[in-house]
Amino acid sequence: MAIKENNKNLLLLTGKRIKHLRKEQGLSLRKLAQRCDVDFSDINKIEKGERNMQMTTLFELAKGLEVHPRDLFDFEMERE
Amino acid sequence: MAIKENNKNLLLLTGKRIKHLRKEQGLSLRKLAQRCDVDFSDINKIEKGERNMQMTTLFELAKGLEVHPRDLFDFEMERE
DNA sequence: TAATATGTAGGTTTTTTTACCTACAATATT
DNA sequence: AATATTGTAGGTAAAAAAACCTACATATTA
Repeated sequence: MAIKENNKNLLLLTGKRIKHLRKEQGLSLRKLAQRCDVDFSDINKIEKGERNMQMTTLFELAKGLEVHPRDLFDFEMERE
Repeated sequence: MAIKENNKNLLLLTGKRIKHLRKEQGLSLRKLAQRCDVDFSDINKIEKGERNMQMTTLFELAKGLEVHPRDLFDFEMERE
């Protein structure tokens, strides 16, 4: 199924949150990639909301950023 | 790559959380499935931690349960 | 200036999820 | 007692992510 517009937006919000946390720690894509089992080029796509990652990938990123998975969803949602 | 033990545990915790929220609202698997674009038999597997779902599936479930995605991660993590 | 690091983008093969369907035993409802 | 609902489990084809790799233009650093 094609990704719904609403979900695309959520992927983007999540990606931005990940990028924010990464920058906050002064990590480059390659540095973060070393900390978690996700390739740097894939993290890039995730941050841009271009990838519909699986749960384990999300968990790996949370681990690399040393945050609770829920912290990756710390954004407000628009009414629908 | 095979799913790491640590991530399996997180999938299980997330699944239990989803089941809790569903039961709280007195929804059956089939009722929840009607509210979000996820098949009831797949929700069953997700709740049991047997499925490494994608982000959009998570978002659909959050929509069906009428909660913020972060609420699906409302559990404590063990030290590692 | 030369070397290094960075974000970005495109591609490939293998593995996995998705999106169904079906069936069944146990429980609840009529 | 008969019917409907529920959780569970197994299987399928098609679509997608995973797990890499390479290249390049632009900073940044030595």
